Amino acid sequence: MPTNASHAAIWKIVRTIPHGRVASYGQVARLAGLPRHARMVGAVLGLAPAAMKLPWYRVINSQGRIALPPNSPGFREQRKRLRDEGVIVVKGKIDLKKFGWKAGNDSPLLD
DNA sequence: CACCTGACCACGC
DNA sequence: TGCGTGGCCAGGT
Repeated sequence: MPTNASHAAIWKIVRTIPHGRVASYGQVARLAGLPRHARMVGAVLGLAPAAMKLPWYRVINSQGRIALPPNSPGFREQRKRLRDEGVIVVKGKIDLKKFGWKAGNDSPLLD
């Protein structure tokens, strides 16, 4: 079942995102070997069983913004979890220069 | 098989 | 900084 294989590949990459860092849907898709499948990443994260304890909240869009609707339960949870890891979130936005996973961020301070 | 949806993305203004 | 637009693609109906 190829669908499941994709899910596994995506989850595997997400598990790899370092503590205190964030990656975009498109980035995760590419690293998972699934170029142009950013949308699928979002859908797949929602399917992940809670027991898996996947750091889904470390995945945001290419503009450094939380993709969930502002003020929605999911949005607030993602924001809280990120802040608990030291990620600065202002109006649902995050500075990718500082917290983006292997992006233009020079300071590997946290990992 | 056609059509719609969406936790996306790049580009233009 | 903030929309609109077109493109993308798996899934569901």
